[in-house]
Amino acid sequence: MQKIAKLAIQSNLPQLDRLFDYSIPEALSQQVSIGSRVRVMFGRSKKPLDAFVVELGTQSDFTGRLSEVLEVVGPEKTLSENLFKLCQQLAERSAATLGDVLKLAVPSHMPQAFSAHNKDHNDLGNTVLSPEGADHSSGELNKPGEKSFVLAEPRVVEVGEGSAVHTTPEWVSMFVSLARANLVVGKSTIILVPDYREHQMVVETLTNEGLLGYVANYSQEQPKSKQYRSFLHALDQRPSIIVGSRAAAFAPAHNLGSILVFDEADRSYADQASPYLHSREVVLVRQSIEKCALVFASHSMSCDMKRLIQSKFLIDRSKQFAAPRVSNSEPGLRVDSHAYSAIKTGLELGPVLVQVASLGDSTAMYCRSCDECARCSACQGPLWIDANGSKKCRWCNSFQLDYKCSCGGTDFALGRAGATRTAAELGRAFPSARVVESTGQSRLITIARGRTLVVATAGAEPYVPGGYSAVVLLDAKVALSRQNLRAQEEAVRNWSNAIAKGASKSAAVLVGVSGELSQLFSLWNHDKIAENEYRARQELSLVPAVRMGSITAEQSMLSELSDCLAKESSVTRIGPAPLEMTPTGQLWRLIFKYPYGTGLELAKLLKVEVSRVSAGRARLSPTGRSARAITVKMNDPEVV
DNA sequence: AGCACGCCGACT
DNA sequence: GTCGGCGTGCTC
Repeated sequence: MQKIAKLAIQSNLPQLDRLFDYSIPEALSQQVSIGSRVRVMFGRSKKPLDAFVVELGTQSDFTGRLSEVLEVVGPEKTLSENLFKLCQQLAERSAATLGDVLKLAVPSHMPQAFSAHNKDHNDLGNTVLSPEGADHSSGELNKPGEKSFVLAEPRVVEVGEGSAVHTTPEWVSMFVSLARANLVVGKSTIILVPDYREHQMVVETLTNEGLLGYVANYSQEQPKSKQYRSFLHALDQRPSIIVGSRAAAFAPAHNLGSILVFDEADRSYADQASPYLHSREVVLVRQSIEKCALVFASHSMSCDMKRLIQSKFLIDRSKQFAAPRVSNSEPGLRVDSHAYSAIKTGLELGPVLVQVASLGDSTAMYCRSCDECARCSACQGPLWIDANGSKKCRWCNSFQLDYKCSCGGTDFALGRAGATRTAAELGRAFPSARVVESTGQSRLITIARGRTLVVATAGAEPYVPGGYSAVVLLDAKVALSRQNLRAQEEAVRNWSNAIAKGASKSAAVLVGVSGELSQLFSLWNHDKIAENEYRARQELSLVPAVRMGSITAEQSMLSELSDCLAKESSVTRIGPAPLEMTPTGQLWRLIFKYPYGTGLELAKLLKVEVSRVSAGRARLSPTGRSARAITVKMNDPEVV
């Protein structure tokens, strides 16, 4: 009897977002199973296409002539049932195609990497170790089905033995001991980290604990072939520890015990490409499918975490610990006496961290004769002075070296100092210290101990073995007053992460903030800070109290979709408002609000309507490449 | 997306 | 007569 395979074609076209039947030739019948990746001829295309076997059978509803599966590529089972389910559910709730999500979950096949892995794997054979000395103190967190939030302790601990001893943040050692406990019972662990630096620390600690053999490195900062090999490593039928960023949330872990996520509110967890998924959402859906444990650990509590805790979806399992010493200094001078003396005493003991709000020399320029803000001649963006002292536009990045004010003035006053000028000023104030600068563009990963003053923008603070002896948060007021709904949440997160890089007995100073927030922050009462913030969001009916998504398209298509959303009583529409200009015309964006409960239904509706409205119409992106005519984000972090 | 099919205008 | 424009439609 003829064998039939139902295939999910790897394509992001909505017209092709369904299963296609292919016949399996006799010669391949042994190799083809559910989850195999196969290559097939599709449509009139001359090149074969990748597809996944989703179902097997002997019957087909298709009346035409079936094509044949050409070959099986990679392991016999590349896509497990659970991962297929995950991709399907994510596609459904984000109004995306299955192909879009599959692209995220499964790296493309590379023959050389595949055969290299098979060779290696055979050599490894029985080298699977049996780990000892597991720490069972965190048993609750690792229990199947448990979903927890943990406020990570802002201190470093010593791990390892003998010459391998080193200091690491407390959350790293917690994650490593959870992973070890999983290994003991033959289970895998997925560890999500926001950034290369955290990735490195986790892998280093795992190495020192003798667990490197289990690590599948899911870092995106390595060649595609390495990524594919990590995927194959995770796919092996033995427990592993998967460490990485967004993509690791899809890793095909064998017998998944727990998913551990550090600092879930970091921007790097939000995917910029379709279907615009956030790792938080991916792991929540994955947990519901795999029934594994899930732990979110962060140094502050985001509104999203607060919401999940309040709705009893997560349990707050934060441990009691001594709060770090944080003092406030009232608004006034930028570097006041309080901050000054903290830096001074700190430097006696070791390196000191100073967090600033912006990079470069100066955040803005003002004409000395007419007090006008200097603006770019091309796009009207504000001018600033970068780390090399050049006048540049903040928006379009063009150089404005011989900029003249409209009044003819050529003499400019500088606005608030950025990292470069702060470093220069502090260098003068503390001549015996080595002053280094770390910003998003030129980032230091770690620095050695010593009398070093590190001036860093938020998120770019290097780690120091043993921690900083003092942490000073300048420009706190600026971070708070950003024109963004998440300004406070983000500011508190950045301050907390900086303070967490301090040594256990370090002093921290928050400069220029007063009132309830600064009180709660010095008490390290993150629960209350998050509660206040979440209540405010509920009152204003903003995320994450409700969901907010966006649709971007040309005006005529957008108004059609807007009319369609108007029929949904649970949806509130905002806009549409014009967005940037493209070579093909003006783009508009509609924002829509909806309650969590209606998300799935709404996504289904939008998917149908979008493919109807956009049928046959493509748009050119600003770079001239063809792009989607309509972009739907079911949960858009940018809109607020 | 590709790619072919198809039904009108300009050319050897 | 036929070469080629890109509108329309399909892909197991």
